[in-house]
Amino acid sequence: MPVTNVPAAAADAALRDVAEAAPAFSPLYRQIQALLTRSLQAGEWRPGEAIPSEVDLAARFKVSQGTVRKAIDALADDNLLVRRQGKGTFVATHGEQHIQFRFLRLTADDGSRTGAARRFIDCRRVRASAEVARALGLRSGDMVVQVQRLLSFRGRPVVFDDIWLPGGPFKGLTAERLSGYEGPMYQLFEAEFGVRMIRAEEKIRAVAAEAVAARWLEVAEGSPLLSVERLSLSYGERPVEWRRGLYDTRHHHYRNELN
Amino acid sequence: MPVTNVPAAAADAALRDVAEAAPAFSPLYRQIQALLTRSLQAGEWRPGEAIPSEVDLAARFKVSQGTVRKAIDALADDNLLVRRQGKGTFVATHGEQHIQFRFLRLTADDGSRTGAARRFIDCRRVRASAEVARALGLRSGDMVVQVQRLLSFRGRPVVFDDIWLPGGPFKGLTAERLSGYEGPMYQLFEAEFGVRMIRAEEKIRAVAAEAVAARWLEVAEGSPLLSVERLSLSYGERPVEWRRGLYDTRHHHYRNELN
DNA sequence: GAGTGGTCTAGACCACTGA
DNA sequence: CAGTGGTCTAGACCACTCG
Repeated sequence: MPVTNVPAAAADAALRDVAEAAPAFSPLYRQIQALLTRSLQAGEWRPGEAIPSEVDLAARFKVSQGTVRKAIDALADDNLLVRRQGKGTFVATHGEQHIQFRFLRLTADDGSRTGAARRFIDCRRVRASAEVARALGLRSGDMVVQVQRLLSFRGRPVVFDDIWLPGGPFKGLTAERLSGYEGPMYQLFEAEFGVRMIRAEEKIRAVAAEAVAARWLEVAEGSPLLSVERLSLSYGERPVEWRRGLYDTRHHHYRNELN
Repeated sequence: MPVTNVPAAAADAALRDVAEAAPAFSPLYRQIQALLTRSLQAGEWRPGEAIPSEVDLAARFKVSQGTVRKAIDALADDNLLVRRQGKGTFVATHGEQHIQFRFLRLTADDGSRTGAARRFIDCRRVRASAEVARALGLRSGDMVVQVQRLLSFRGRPVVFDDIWLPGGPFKGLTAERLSGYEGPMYQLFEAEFGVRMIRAEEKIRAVAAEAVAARWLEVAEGSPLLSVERLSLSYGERPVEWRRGLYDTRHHHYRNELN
């Protein structure tokens, strides 16, 4: 669909003509937002790079700067882009500090959020169980990468994560590459595998510690643990990660804001 | 501070002259946003009522409609106002359906979110413990209203809430008024006590059920329960509610979105 | 049809960054 | 200094609601 704007009535008629009834009409800045999203998804600009200036984009799309601006505003609100006055607009990265804790909501009871020590326990290719396959939109038995890891704060284990990733996009992921990487895991994913996590949905429960988790977290079997299931989605709502984290919340808590 | 816009350098100088150094400079639309917020807080327009049109407000503040628009956009993003095309802009209410579940993140595992049955167990005026006083910004021993209630889904108790409210604003709150009210509790608060919850912060943990909660939730003592502590804030970040909810998460979960 | 919010434009000027 | 994003304006027209 070209970037054009016509009165809704005319647009409706045109759309009916091509038998495309669903969206009916969307404002110019939405169309441009969609085009920019597609460019991001296609990797036209790498994470951390600057996209063209508002003036350039306005010229490219043949609209006013204000319209481009509104499209970029929307993408910045969605954390896909980051604006920096005087410098430009950049493709967001999972390496930036201010989004470091966007996905890890764990906080110490004293408020400190010191960096966690990571330890990768396991990383192997397995066949997806029915549950994992359903979550990731795969078929039972498809290859997935299973990662197990432990997060520790001040020397004490606090989080035991069980992570499943679709085998296709994550071909070549090994424990060595995970352990050898300095930054956040999601940064490795976007830099090395071209998979960017856009948003996630979490389901949180209280459960009793089973034997394996109890051993890793050094708690008694049956102790209450926070179970955090996460489904991470990439562009176009494509599921690209499913994980279950077990948190020892005796000295930490999951922080949430209701706005 | 009047609604005026001057170059930043001049504004800085003016502000220094009156020894007000903190904010230094804020754009016009921020100033208007602040003025509108103050009007909302003062109750110039009641919840559910329409505020003046953009054109009227532009005339009142002597700015362009676009500037008023940006201020209203920000307030709508914060859920303080609701825009309705063709009708006007309205003061947001806790009675509206689409924000019914903004504060209750509990969802049944099958996805259904049928309305809960409420049962008010207790409502009495007590003296604030040190913990409650600290959370609400009161002094130990100040009067607070303590409410205990049970939420049930399909006849099964799922949530046991312990709620503390500052005694001043909530003078006259009784179990009868709570039980007799049809809509959401927060709607009662805003309609009858002029206290509107703007946002909240939650701390989530897994805990073992103690005797009292175990009895109300009909689970075994020691069972894992989700502990959800909530501090609700009104205009100007003023704390107006502190509660601890204990959730039985065997068939329900706390749903969260990371964006 | 009058009145509301929603989109789009064109242009001016300001604030910030970095060469 | 040039180039970027950020603010503000004035005006046009569209979409929606309701009498």
